[in-house]
Amino acid sequence: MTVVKSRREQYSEATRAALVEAATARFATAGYAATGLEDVAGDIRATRGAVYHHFSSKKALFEAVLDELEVQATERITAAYRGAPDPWSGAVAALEAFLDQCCDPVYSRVVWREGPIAMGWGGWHTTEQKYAHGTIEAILRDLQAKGLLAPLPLATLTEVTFCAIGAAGHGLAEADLADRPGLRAEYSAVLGRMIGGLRPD
Amino acid sequence: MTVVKSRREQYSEATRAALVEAATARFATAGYAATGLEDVAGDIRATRGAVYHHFSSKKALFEAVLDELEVQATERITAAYRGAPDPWSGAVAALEAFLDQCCDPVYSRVVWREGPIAMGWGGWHTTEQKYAHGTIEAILRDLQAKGLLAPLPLATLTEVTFCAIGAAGHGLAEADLADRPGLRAEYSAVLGRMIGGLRPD
DNA sequence: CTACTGACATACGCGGTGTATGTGACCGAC
DNA sequence: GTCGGTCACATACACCGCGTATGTCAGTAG
Repeated sequence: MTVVKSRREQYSEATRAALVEAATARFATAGYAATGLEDVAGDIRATRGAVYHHFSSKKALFEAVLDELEVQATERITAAYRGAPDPWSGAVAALEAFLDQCCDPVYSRVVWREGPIAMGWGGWHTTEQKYAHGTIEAILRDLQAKGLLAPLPLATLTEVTFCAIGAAGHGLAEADLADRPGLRAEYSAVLGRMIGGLRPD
Repeated sequence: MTVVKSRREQYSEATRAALVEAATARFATAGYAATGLEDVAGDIRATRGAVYHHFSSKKALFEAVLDELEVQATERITAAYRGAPDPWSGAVAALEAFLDQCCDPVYSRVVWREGPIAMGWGGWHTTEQKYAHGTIEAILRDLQAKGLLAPLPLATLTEVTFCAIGAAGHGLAEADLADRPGLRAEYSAVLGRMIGGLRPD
């Protein structure tokens, strides 16, 4: 199925990938606002022209970065969920996988800190529906269908859960690397208890 | 204690207040990024010079707007808490007061949507420590001291609760005005249940 | 070999922030 | 009351970063 690519296409793809990689690093360290496209292009010894050839805008470049990170993260988290014997322990496993993911400074910073700033809260939230938000909804729907969760409105339930879990994302994004393991355990305890409150009576 | 103000001081104060008011309206409708200082100044038939005389930067103007909104909101919410007979019903009352507050389109939009965008998540969060975040922490500390709350680490507990409650702020900020009462009830149910999960065993 | 397409580089316009400087109204001292 | 100083704003300008229009050259198809 893999189509043979011409040399030009290979070069082009490599350039695009390099831009995404460089942008990821910049956004994760300096942040979205403080990163100029000139910086990103300079990192791979190209110019802003190259950026605008591959991406329609600075925001589009950010979206590419975010997508890349979220696809990988979502894949891991859903794998954790599916690998568990029953839905409840699956939900716990997914939560743990998410918290692990948030200990990655690049993921936590780009997705949870810079995301809403770069794309606006609405745009970011829309994108998240495909990833974290969507994953949570699927899990909660599953639990509810099996009667393991109180019959609360799914959309609102998802929203609150998403933001509560996001607290961990933000919190771990801000913390020093050395403090993260300890913090992670705390978030796990608090979130576990809160989500436990959602079991049917 | 009220010092007599000279006419100039009165004028100046009125101008400043008018700027904050105009900025509040603009930020609440067009958003932070799409609002130019020229627009704000124009609304009160002044120029950007007036803005920069009273505020050191656009961000500083936003902070003034946010402070104004948060001071009023916090006052109402803490009043609701103190007016209740016992800490648990106080916490519930505070939550309800907060949800009411979030149904105000200006509050929800400026504080919860534009805040992190305008000031960066870190700066916004720092400011919030004085208001919503701080209020939550005080309430939780109170509950914990009285043994009404599981002995989880306070800072993390506050952080997660803050973000979970913030979900309502965001959700209501995005929703159509007509849908807000219904949504408000849903958030109340979900949050009530989650926070209920925090009671000691 | 030629004509064309696609991947970039270069150059420019434009909107918006922040800053430096100007101006006129008010205020206190004599 | 007038005069020097100060304060509240207006005006003008510099700068920075995004986006866009245009140019250039290597690679590719026929």
